[in-house]
Amino acid sequence: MGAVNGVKPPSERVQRKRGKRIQEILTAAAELFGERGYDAVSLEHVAERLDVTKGSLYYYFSSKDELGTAAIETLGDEWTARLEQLLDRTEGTPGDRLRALIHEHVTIAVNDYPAALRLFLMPREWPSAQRERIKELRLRHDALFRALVEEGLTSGEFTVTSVDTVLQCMHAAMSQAPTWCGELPSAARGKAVDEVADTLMALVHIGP
Amino acid sequence: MGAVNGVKPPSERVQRKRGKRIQEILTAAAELFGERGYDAVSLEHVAERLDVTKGSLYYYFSSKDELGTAAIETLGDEWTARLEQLLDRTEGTPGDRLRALIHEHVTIAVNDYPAALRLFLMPREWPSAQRERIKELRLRHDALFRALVEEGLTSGEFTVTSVDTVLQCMHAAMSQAPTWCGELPSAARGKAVDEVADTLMALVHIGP
DNA sequence: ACAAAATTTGACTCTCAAGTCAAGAGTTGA
DNA sequence: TCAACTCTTGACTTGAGAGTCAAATTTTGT
Repeated sequence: MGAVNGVKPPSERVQRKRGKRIQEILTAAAELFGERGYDAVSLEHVAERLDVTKGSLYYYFSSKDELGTAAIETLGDEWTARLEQLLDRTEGTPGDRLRALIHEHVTIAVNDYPAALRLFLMPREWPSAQRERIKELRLRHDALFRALVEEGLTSGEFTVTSVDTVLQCMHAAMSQAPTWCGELPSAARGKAVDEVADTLMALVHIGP
Repeated sequence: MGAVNGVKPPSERVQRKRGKRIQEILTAAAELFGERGYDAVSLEHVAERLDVTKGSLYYYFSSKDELGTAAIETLGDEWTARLEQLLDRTEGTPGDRLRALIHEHVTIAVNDYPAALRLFLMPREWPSAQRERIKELRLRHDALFRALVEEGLTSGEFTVTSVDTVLQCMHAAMSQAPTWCGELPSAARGKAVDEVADTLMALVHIGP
């Protein structure tokens, strides 16, 4: 126990600095992955956006997959946070709130992370360790929707065959939205997003 | 006009043979692409499945993208044909038939082409010529669903906010289904597919 | 049987991106 | 100031997969 560890840990300040740097990298990577998808983004791209060279990234992350999962986690956190904020400022019945949540989710997907589909819904084979983290991430994200759906079921406002299935379908449609809303002129986009929200509310048997 | 063409065309039999060979290649390629996705399949894989070498494929197709789009077209044809057959043997209201169609589509996706999502729904940048063909393909496929939905609307059985949006959402969910139904033990799979069909029928405001 | 045409081969080039690493530049703390 | 540590660089290796092509093999028509 009392054995002296041969290496001394870096000072706290240095560690904080390192943490910050890592966050910068993760943010840049998350943006790129969200815009273009994991496979389409090379580490050189990420490095370029940060004005450094690829080698630096390997000083912080031991592989692209490791950077990838960590970045996706950052992206997921950011996304979930925005949805939570929305819920905080939205009043009303479960139906009202679910509609708002769907609307916000699609808006984020369309505007900021059009390639999110490829990140979260894909059967891509990650190294198993990192698979777990991504799964958790999706669960946390899912939980927001699930909670509302269950609330609406309890209150009798909603009707569903299977909560799981409804959530899967909802997610699939929402994540897919960028590929058809993205092409629209921005004038039509708002309307398209509204229609998606209205349409998906039908999954819990609420009509517009 | 009467100018003699310097090259003689191959005999009809030879041409038929060539056509057959091309179909063999396209079928093998379509299967692989449907199973694993375009990017994950190399021409060596395709060649291997056919017990030839990559070079042969270039004798028939000038690039991977060309083979790719042609193969996807084959896959789409096959898929559409199966759906049409199903409709031929299914009687009932538009609601009954739409449910059957959804069920069949998901079944095909789950069993045969789990990676179809990556082929049809992806914003991947194909060379523009080939983009058009893929778009047409989707339209034809879409038309089956659209016709039924419109029939149901006319008869007053269905209600929707936007036909387009309903169809997009439906497709997104159906194509996504393999990623969550695929993992299930085959016993549970049938039930899962049923639930997807029931759930998606809600999009046209028909409950189970 | 045989020449011409169709097909297949396998070795080749090219490119791109992942990953490595020794050497250099910048920072820290005594 | 200076030694130790942290970070960055850029040149390097490696591997995979697209695409090329002359030569070999097989098929065809006469």
